[in-house]
Amino acid sequence: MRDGRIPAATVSRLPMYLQALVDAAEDGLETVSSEVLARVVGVNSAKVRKDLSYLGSHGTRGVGYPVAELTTEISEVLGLTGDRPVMIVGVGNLGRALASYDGFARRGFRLAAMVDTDPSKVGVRVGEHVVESADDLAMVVADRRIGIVVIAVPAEAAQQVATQAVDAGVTAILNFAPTHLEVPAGVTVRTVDLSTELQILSFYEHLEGGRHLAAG
Amino acid sequence: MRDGRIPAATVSRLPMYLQALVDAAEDGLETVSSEVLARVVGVNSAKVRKDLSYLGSHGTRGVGYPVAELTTEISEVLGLTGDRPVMIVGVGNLGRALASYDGFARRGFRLAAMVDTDPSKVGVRVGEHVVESADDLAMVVADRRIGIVVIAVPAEAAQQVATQAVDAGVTAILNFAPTHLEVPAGVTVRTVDLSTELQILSFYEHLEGGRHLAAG
DNA sequence: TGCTGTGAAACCCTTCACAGCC
DNA sequence: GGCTGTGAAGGGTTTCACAGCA
Repeated sequence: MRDGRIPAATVSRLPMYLQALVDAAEDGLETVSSEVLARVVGVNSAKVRKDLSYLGSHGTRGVGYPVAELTTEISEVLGLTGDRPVMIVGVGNLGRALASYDGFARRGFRLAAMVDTDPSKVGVRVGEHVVESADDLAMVVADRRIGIVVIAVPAEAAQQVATQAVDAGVTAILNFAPTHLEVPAGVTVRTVDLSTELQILSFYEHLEGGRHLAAG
Repeated sequence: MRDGRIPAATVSRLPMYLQALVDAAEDGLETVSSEVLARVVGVNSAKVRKDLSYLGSHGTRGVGYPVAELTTEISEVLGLTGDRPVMIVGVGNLGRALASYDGFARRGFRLAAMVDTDPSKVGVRVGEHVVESADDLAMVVADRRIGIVVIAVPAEAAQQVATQAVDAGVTAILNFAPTHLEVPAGVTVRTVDLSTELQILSFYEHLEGGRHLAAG
C-alpha cells in the first residue's frame, strides 16, 4: 500500500502495536506474527494485517513481521523520531500529575514548558520545571518550537488557551477540559474527559447490573 | 425508537449532550434545537437528532427539545440517578490527581475507596480518604457495592488488579495503564493512555508540519 | 415557517476467506 | 505448512434530504 493516506482507525492503533513490538524486542523476539500481535493488543489478526499493510509490506509470508524494522517504521510514521517538545497549560493537580508522568519521556516526548495564568503559580518549581506565565504562551511556543499543547485548565478557560496556542502555530492539542474546542481546519484536537469516560462506563455497568439481577 | 439497543457511538456522545443541556439550563433556556446542541458539542445536527431518537421522541417539531426533560432522560439512561460508588486502585501521582478531581462528585460519582499494594501508602490520608490495602480489594468492592474501578497502577500490575476486581463482581473498568486488559464478556473496559494520545497527535502534527513546509 | 424524526444513500471500518509467497 | 496481503462481504455510523407535525 503506502499510498499516503492511513485511515484514522489505523492511526489510533499504531501506538498499541508499537508498544507490543517494544515488548517483543525485550523478550528477544526477532519476528512476530499478526496472530501474536493481535492477542497482545486485543484485536483481530486480520485487522493487524490490514493496518500494517497501510505502512507498506514488511511482513514475510510464513514467518511474520520483523520486530526491529517494524518498530522503526511505525515510529517514523508517527513522527516520533525527532525531538517533540510539549507544553502543559494549567498547573493544577492534573497538570502536575501529567508533568511527573514518565511515559512522556519514554515515548520520545519532551516536556519543554509549563505555564499557568495564576500569578501565584508562576515561578513555582514542578519537578525539573519552573512554571511560566501564560501571558508568554505565544513566545514560548515559538521559541521552543512547541508542536503539541496539553490543556489542563478549567473548562471556562480552555477555548481561550486553545485559540492562543493555535494562533501561535500549534497544530495538535490534547484537551483534558470537559468542553468542545473550536479550532480551524488543520488543527487536531483530542479530548480526554474523565467524567465522560465514567458516564459511558456507567451506562454499560448499569446494563450489566440489570442482567445480573435478571440472571440471578 | 426506544427499542432498547442504543448504538455504542451514540452512548459515547450522550455525556456531551448532557453537559450541553446542563449549560443550557444554567443559561435559562427551556428548549434547545438540535442545531444549537450540535454546535455546542461539535457535531452534525442530524447526528444529534438520530442519537436522541434512540432515547424516544422527546422533541417538538418547530420548537426543539425540552431541556429539563431531556436532562433527566439522559441521566437515567446513563444510570446516573442513583449512588455510583467508585474505587481508585493505585495512589501514585495520577491516582491522587484523580482523587482530587471534582468532576467525580459533580457528575454523580462518589469516590468510595482508594487502595494500593504499597504498604507504605496504606493508611496515608489523601483528601478525605485513607488509603486501604489492595489485599482487601474484593472485600471493599463487595461491602461498598463498587461498580466502577479506576486502575491507576503501572502496566505490569494492571491485569492482576483487573482480574481481582472482576472476580469481586466489578463490571466496568476505567484503565489508565498503557496495556490491554483481558476480561470476560459482560465486563466493559475503557483504556485511556496519555502517551497513546500524544502519539496519535504526533502523527497529525507531523502531517501538518509537512504541509506547513510545503505551503511556505 | 421551523424543527423533529427517519428512510435511504454514502462512507468507513471490520471481518472473512483465500490466493500467493516463503 | 505457515503466515501475509487483500479483494469482497458485512456491519456500523454518518450524512442527506425530506415528509410530517406544532
